[in-house]
This record gives sequence, structure tokens and C-alpha cells, in this order.
Amino acid sequence: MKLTPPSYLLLGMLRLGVRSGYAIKRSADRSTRNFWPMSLAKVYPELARLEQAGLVTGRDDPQGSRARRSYELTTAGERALVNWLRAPRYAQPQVRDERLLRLFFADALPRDEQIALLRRQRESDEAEVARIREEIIPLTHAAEESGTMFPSVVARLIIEILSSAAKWLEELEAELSADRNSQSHDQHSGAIE
Amino acid sequence: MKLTPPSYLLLGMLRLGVRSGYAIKRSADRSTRNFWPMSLAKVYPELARLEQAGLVTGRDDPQGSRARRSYELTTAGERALVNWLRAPRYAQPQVRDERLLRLFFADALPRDEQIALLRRQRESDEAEVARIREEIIPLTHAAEESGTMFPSVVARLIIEILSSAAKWLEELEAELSADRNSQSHDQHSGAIE
DNA sequence: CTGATCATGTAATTCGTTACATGATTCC
DNA sequence: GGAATCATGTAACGAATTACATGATCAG
Repeated sequence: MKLTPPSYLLLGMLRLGVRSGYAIKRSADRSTRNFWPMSLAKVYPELARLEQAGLVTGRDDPQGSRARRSYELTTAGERALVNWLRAPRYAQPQVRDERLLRLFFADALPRDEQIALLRRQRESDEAEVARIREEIIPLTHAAEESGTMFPSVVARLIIEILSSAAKWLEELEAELSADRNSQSHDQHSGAIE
Repeated sequence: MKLTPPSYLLLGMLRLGVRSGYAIKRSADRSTRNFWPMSLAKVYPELARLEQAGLVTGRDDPQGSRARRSYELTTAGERALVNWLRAPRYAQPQVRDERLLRLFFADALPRDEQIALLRRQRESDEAEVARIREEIIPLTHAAEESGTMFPSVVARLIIEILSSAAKWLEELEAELSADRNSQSHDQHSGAIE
């Protein structure tokens, strides 16, 4: 059976003590979503697959009359997780960012709208930094109390990335605003051949 | 007919003077791939769709006895592109990065392997920066000669992002190497609830 | 003469999401 | 009493990729 990054996401969450499919999805939305989004419709079949493979064990664990299924890692599951963590190969990072695509073609806009585009991109980066600082960082600090430091590391790395992008964009805005008089609205033929 | 980011990628490339489907794919691999990857199998049907919608016009343009189809933007196509550039809404950026996912769960590794993980991630970021500097930047400089500056802007923004990530990772490596004696291999219960 | 590149297109498959379906419990 | 949340699962759909299929030209 082939294990994919989503498989390891589930194994990793189980290792951190998250028990139900629903709770894994909730936790993933608050932490791993920025670099590996996952829908609920993917969680349940994948957990079943992992159980079939003997990497996790599930048991019915109802809360009152509300059904719940709790999972935990088996020894084989823990081994699979650690082996993956050690593996040198990884899938090429995939990014799909419509804002950067727009920016790439922004030569078709007049100068003032180019600047507006840069500003909007910067503001969305800044807003995301604020969101992570407010919503995620406090949670990762709580996790650090119990000796789990890497969720915090990743959150801070993402803040660093978004902040440096925002700062760079701000500088460019300033530059372009300064020479607002110079050329804009190019006349084609600038492809990357 | 619904236009998606891939549609605008094609329109944008055509506006920059790239003519055939094959050439668009080649150019996209050298420029937009980092923030919007696209396969050749997507290019041809999408060009046909855009032609049907009257946003581009295609004509047979064989090179010797080798077939080729050349496209260019119509007025409606140019208008659609610019309207999209102006639109304030954008699809949420989607990132899938297996390296960050590993890093997130790295508490399961002993300290020295955590450091190795950080180093590998940093090195891959640095390698990508080098690749962009060598392969992409010279091409964007050529484009700037003909008044197209934003491909260069985006390339430099990506370099900035990757460099700042690499620098941050390097600092963390140094910190962790310094107190190599302190705890590692946590004993669970650190989920982001 | 052979491998890389130019060039176009389709078919099969994969991966993932949204929507559907159902029901209990908790908070206001 | 109604909305939000907890909880699980499946079905339909969509978007994209890889693989398949074909052929010309060019560089070494």
C-alpha cells in the first residue's frame, strides 16, 4: 500500500495525540493548512486505509449517544512516520497563487494600478501574518509547554516568509510611486523565451 | 464560459507575444511554473476553448512541413485579461510542501536528525535561489529591455522569499546545534487543538 | 543515424474538492 | 427553539496530471 503525504499528515496528528477524524481535520485547519490543505472527505477513507494497512487501530468511542471513532498509532505506524521523516526525497513543492500570476502580467496595467496591485498583495500578506500571530502562535506556545516545538518553528518560519515578502513589496511600491512619471503600459514582446 | 487562472495564464502569455501552444508551455516552465504550474495537456484544449469564446484567434502557421498553430489575442481577449488584472478577488493561494509537513512533525526525531532536516530544507531553498538567479533572471533582464518589468519583479520577489527562509533556517540550525544537550524526542500530546 | 527538440493532440487515471445525507449535543 | 458544533461517511464532480500516439526537424 502506497503512503502519500496526506497519510503521514494523519499519522503525525495521531502521534500528537489527536484521536478522531473530525478532530484531526479541525487541528489540521489550524496548523498544517498553510502548507498542506486537506478536506474532511479525504480524512475518513484515508484513516480506513491506514487501519487496513495496520498502521493505526480504531475503536468505537461514543460520547454519550453521539458516535465517535478513536484512532491511535500502532508500532508499525510510528515506524512508518519516522521513516518518512528521515527520507531525503520529497515531492516538489506545489504552489498555485493567483496573486503572483496577476503580478507577473501586471505590465498590461497603467502605473497607478500596478502600484495598487502591489499594495493589495502586501496587505493580504500582512493580514495573514496577523492571523497567524493571533490564532496560531498562542496554540503553538501551548504545545511547546508539553515539549512539542516544531509546530511553533513552522509557524514562525511562515511568518518570516510572509513578512519579508510584505516588506519587499512595500519597498517596491515606494520606488514605483517615486517615479510615477516614467513609462508604463508596455507594447508587448517581453516573453521569457 | 468560465475563465480560470490557467485561461489568464494563456491570455497573458499571448499578450507577451508567445504564439504557439508549445511555446507557451516552454515559456511557462521557465517563468510562471513556481507559482502556477501547467501541463501541456492542459494548454491545447484551453486554447481551443478560448478561441471558441472569441478571446483569441488561431491560424495554421506551419514551419516547413512541421505543423504549427499560431494564436493571438482579440480585443475581447485583451479586455478580459485587463479586467482580471484589476479584479480584487483571487483564489486562496494553495501550497503543498512536503518539506514543511515533515518539519511540522519533526519532534518525533532525535535532535541531530532535526538539525539535518533543517539543513536539507535550507539547502534546497538555496539551490532554488541559485537556479532562478542563473536561469530566470537573465531572461527577465532581456524582457526588461523591451519594457516588460513584472516578470523580473516576480522573480526577485521569489528570490527574496526563498533567501529569507534559508537565512531563518540557518539561524535556527545554529541555535539547535548550540544546545544539542537539551531535550528531544518528545513524548506526545502537543497537538494544535 | 540517433537523440533532443519542436509540435499537436487525446485517453486514462489520479487526486482532491464540494455537495449530499444523517444525526446528536451544546450554547445562546 | 435555532444556530453552531461535533461526528461520520458517501457520491458526484472537477481539475489536473501522466501516458499514449504521431510525426518533422535539427544538432552532433
